[in-house]
Amino acid sequence: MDAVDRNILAELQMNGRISITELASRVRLTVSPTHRRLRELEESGVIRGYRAALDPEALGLKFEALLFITMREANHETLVRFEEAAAAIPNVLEAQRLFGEPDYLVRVVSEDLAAYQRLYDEQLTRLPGVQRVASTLVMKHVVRERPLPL
Amino acid sequence: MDAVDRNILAELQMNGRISITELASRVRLTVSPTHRRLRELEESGVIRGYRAALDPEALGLKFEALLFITMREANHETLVRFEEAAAAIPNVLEAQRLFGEPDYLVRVVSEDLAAYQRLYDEQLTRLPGVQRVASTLVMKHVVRERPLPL
DNA sequence: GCTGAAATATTATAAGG
DNA sequence: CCTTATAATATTTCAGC
Repeated sequence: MDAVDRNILAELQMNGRISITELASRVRLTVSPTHRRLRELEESGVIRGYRAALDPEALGLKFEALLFITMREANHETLVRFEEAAAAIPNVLEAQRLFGEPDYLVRVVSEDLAAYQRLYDEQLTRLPGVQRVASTLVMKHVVRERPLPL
Repeated sequence: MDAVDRNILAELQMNGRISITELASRVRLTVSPTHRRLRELEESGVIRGYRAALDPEALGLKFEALLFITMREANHETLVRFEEAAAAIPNVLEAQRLFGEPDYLVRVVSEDLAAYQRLYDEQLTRLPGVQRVASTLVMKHVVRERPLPL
């Protein structure tokens, strides 16, 4: 992992679909070493994959909410059950276990308010082991999909 | 935006760097219409771009924290100043303005506890307009980088 | 809107310093 | 660890249905 590798990673965080030819010219190297470096970054796991970044609004997903979840108990089985149930809901884009309270932060998207209400009543508030759900809507993305600092 | 387009989007959310040839075979179409559809999805803005997904741990970024920020005032100028200052910190990966309290959720990464402490004392707590910062560490990612539900 | 095909460009590998 | 060279693939465009 030298400066060239970091350069490659920076380019691919901005545009993950440029050709190796283009990538090579941006990092000022010929194609073969660029290719070799890229394979090594992929195989070592530094690059976990490539994702198309979609626009949720353009797909009709206009509602984004955050849920702050406090669990009734914090034993292993309760947490595993909750995590599996949360992961099974497609609208759940992200979920993290936190230190302290609340126990979890969960991010969800939905089409509109009506869809969110249904999701909330029928699925989110019924997740197993939950004591309390506090939720808030996202008004605006101030910083989004920022590349990792290298 | 028909079923084939949604299929294309689903594939590219999983692997954003597959060739059009491979993509075409996965969506059971020949190359040229796949190519045309992809271009249209890109040009219409449904696909905002492609990103390499990096492993923060592999890059030595082992600390991830969430900051819940309450502002002293909520007038336009105060908020703009805060948002620009937050966006200028490379460790800030994500920031959102919320309805209600707190006003902002900010996600940051850093190398380790010492680096986080410095970041917190020297930059995060000094963001302009802030009344209160509550922060918590991320223990574990339960759901990460989930594709959007199509 | 799709198919098939042709010209151009890229990828992946190997030989050699 | 790089450069150059080469064969195999892929991209991009277009004529025709």
